[in-house]
Amino acid sequence: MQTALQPRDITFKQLRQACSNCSLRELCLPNELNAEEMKQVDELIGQGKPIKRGEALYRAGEPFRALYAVRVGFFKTSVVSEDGREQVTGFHMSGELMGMDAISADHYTCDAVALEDSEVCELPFEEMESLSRKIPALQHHFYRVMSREIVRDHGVMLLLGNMKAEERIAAFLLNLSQRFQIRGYSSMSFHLRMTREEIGSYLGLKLETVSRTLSKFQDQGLIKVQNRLIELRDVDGLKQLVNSCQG
Amino acid sequence: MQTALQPRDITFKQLRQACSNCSLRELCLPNELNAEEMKQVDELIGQGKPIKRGEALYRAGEPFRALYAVRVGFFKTSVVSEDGREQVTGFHMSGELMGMDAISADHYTCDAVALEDSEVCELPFEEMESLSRKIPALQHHFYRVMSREIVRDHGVMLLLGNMKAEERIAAFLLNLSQRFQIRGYSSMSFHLRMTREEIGSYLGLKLETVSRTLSKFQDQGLIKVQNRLIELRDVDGLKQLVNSCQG
DNA sequence: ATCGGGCTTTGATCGCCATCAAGATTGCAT
DNA sequence: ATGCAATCTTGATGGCGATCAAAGCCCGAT
Repeated sequence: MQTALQPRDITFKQLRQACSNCSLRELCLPNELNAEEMKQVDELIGQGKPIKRGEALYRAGEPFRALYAVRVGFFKTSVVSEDGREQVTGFHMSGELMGMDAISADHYTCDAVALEDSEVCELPFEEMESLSRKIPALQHHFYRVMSREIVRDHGVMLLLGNMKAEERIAAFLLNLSQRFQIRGYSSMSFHLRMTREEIGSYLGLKLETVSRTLSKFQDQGLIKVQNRLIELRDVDGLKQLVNSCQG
Repeated sequence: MQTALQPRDITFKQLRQACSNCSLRELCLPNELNAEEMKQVDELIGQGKPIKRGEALYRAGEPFRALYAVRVGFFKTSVVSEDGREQVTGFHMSGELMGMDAISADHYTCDAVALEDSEVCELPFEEMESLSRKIPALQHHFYRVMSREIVRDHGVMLLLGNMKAEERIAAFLLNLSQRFQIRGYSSMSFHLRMTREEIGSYLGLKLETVSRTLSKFQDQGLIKVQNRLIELRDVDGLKQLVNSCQG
C-alpha cells in the first residue's frame, strides 16, 4: 500500500527533470552510467522547457550555450537564405539532440522551430563538456551522437543527389515510420507534423510534387493519405521503390 | 653557420611525424596547446602514411580505429549504393580530418580514396579520446571539428536541395578556391584533382552537365578551363550566380 | 455556426537537366 | 613513338519535376 505512495517523497520538480526517471534515457544518454554519474548529469540538465507550436527554440545567429534534447513534441531545423528560401535540414523527435551545428562557430546556424507543442531539456554545453571529462562514457556518447548526425546527413546527401521524387518520398516515409516505432508509436500509421512544403524543402522537391507523389502512392495501394494522417499499406512495396536506387 | 645544421639533432623520423613542426598544425590541432601537451599529442600520432593515387585509405565496413588527417594530397569520400552508384560526400585536402562518420557505428561508412599521391597522419581514436580528457582544449577541438563537418553537410544539403546546376558549380569552384587560398596556394588558378563525374556525383549532376556548365562559364568569361586546370576570371560574377539563390 | 486564411489537391504547360550518341583529347603503358 | 583506355566535349532528344493556375478542404478565430 505504502509503496504506491512513494512518489510523494520526490518533489514534482524532481520528477519532471530527472533523467534517471526519463523514458527517453536510452535515447539521450549512454546506458553505462552508474547511479552517481546519473545524478551528476541530472544536476546539470535544466528544467524541461515548453515550446509552443510555431515558436522557435533558437534561431540562427543566437549565441550558443546549450544543446537541446526533445523531450516531448516535434521540431524542424532549417537554414534560411537571404532571399527567404528555406532549406529544412532535419526533423527531430523525442530523444534527439539539436544544436550540435553551433559548437564550431559558437552560435546556432539553424532555426529550430516546434511543429507541435513541445518540451525540451537543456544541456548547457560547457558544463556537459567538463563533466564528460570525468565520465568517459558521457564523452564518448557526445562523439557518437555527433557522428550519427554526420552519417544521417550523408544519407540525406545521397537522397538529394541520386534519388528521384518517388524514391525520396518513400525513403522519407519509411524513415519516419521506423523512428516512430523505436519510440513505441505505431509504425504503420502516423500523423505528419509538417506541411507538404516543409517535406518538400527537406527532400529538395516542391510542395506540389510531394502532394502528387503521395496521391500516386495512394492510387497504387502503397499508402493511405488523409491530409496529414498516413497509413502504410505496403511497406515492402515502398522499400522496393527505395532499393531500386540506393540499396 | 652551425644553426643551419641544427636539424641534424633531430632524427628524420621525428621531423616527419612531429605535429609541433607541422605547418598544418593550426588546421589540425587547437592552438592553445602548450609544449607539454603538444608532446603528448605527438606521441600518439603515427608516422605519416603514404597512400598512392587511386588507393583507398579505408573502405566502408572496415572496423574503426583511427581518424585520419590529410597531410599531403587530396581525397574523396563516398558512399556506394548496392547497384554501384556512387555519391561523393566530400573532397578533403591538407589539414582536414576524415573518418568521423565511423565513431557512431564503430566502422567506416564511406570509402576514402586518394585522388593524388597523398600522405595522412593517423589519430588512434581511443587514445585521442582519453588524452582529450586530460586536455580540455583538445576535447573541445574534436567537438568543434565534428560540428564544422555538420555545418558543412548542411551547406551541401542547401546546395543539393535548392540550387540550379550553374549555381552549384559556381559555389563549388568558389569553395575550392577559398580552401586553396587558406593553404597558401593560388585561389585564382588551380588544378582539379577529380573527374567531371566525381564533381557531378558530389553536386548531384551528371558529368555532361558539369562539362557543359564549365564550358558555358568559359564562354561568359567567368573562368578559363583547360581540362583540369581552372582559372577564375571573374570571382564577383561567380559570387553573384551563387547569391542569386542562396545569399 | 460562420467566415477566412492557410494548406492541399489537381490540371496544364514549360524548362532544366538527364539521357543517348559520337567524336575529340589526354595521358598512360608499352 | 604508338596505341589504347579513360576522360572530356558537344549535339540532339526526351522526361521529370518546376511553375503557373484554380478550386477544394481543413481548422482556428470570432
